[in-house]
Amino acid sequence: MERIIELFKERNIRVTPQRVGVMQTLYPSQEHLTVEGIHAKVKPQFPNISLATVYTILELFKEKKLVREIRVRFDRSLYESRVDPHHHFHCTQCGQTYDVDIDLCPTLKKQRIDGHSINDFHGYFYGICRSCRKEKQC
Amino acid sequence: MERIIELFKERNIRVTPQRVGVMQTLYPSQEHLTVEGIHAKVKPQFPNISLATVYTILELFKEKKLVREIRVRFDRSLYESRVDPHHHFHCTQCGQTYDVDIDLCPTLKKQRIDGHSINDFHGYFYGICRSCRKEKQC
DNA sequence: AGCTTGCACAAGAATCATTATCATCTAAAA
DNA sequence: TTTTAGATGATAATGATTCTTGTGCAAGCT
Ligand SMILES: [Mn+2]
Ligand SMILES: [Mn+2]
Ligand SMILES: [Zn+2]
Ligand SMILES: [Zn+2]
Repeated sequence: MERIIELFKERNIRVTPQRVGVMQTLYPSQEHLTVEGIHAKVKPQFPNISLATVYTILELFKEKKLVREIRVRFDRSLYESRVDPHHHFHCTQCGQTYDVDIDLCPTLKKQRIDGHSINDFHGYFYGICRSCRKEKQC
Repeated sequence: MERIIELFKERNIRVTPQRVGVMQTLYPSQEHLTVEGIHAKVKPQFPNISLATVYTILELFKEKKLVREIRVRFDRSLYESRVDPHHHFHCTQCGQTYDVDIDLCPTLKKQRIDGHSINDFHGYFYGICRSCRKEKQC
């Protein structure tokens, strides 16, 4: 709570209860949430909060580098508060998304590929997660 | 044309003019096209072809591994006929998408990461493409 | 304290990519 | 040629995301 207000002030984000509420659903957890999911999580605290407001707030947070939008799923975006570079694994069975903290070595160090200048790189892995694999073995 | 019919027969895909038309927009070029783009390209040959038909055909081709759907852009899918593993660079200035034929070495060889079993991996690079960079220098 | 101005928010409408429905048509097997 | 499962086109529906607008609050000024 204190930390969140601090983060806002550092970035000149006006502190409002809704913004704090949205940030609390993502920070400091490592969850990857849909907009619907975030909305559902703040609903108890703000019964009237609009879905459009959640979208607007997330857009602001994205610009201010407080959250990251990932598109590991084809159908909708996920949001997370981890903004340091890392990759993602998406289980095609249960739909769960996991962080992948691997250094995909040769590429990240380069600034250029085929003459294109790289600002960002994101690796998406797809497969069956460890939890789903365990269930199968029974 | 002959090659395309051959590809269809190999995979038990019923040969229809519309399917051949859609495949011709992607094969053997290396383009990355939106559904709208594919629809526009086949329109002259099939003035009545429905956008829904293009979606249906692409879905079939995807299942049969004739095309690949990529989601390097957040707003819509792109389709290509290159189905061998490779990655993509997306220019955030002009929106163009390029192939990236780099082996992201350590990860692809592994079958597992953190206990998850990997079936697929895709790297997305974002930045300014060589063509846009040239324009800036003037 | 009252006034002004600019955001922030909620509610709902609008947009736009993608899917689903369904009646009609057709490729290809017999 | 006949038959029939499957393909197509027209259209509606869905669902995520964005836009619009009226209201309300908050900080700065008089
Ligand atoms: Mn993550
Ligand atoms: Mn490609
Ligand atoms: Zn799983
Ligand atoms: Zn470019």
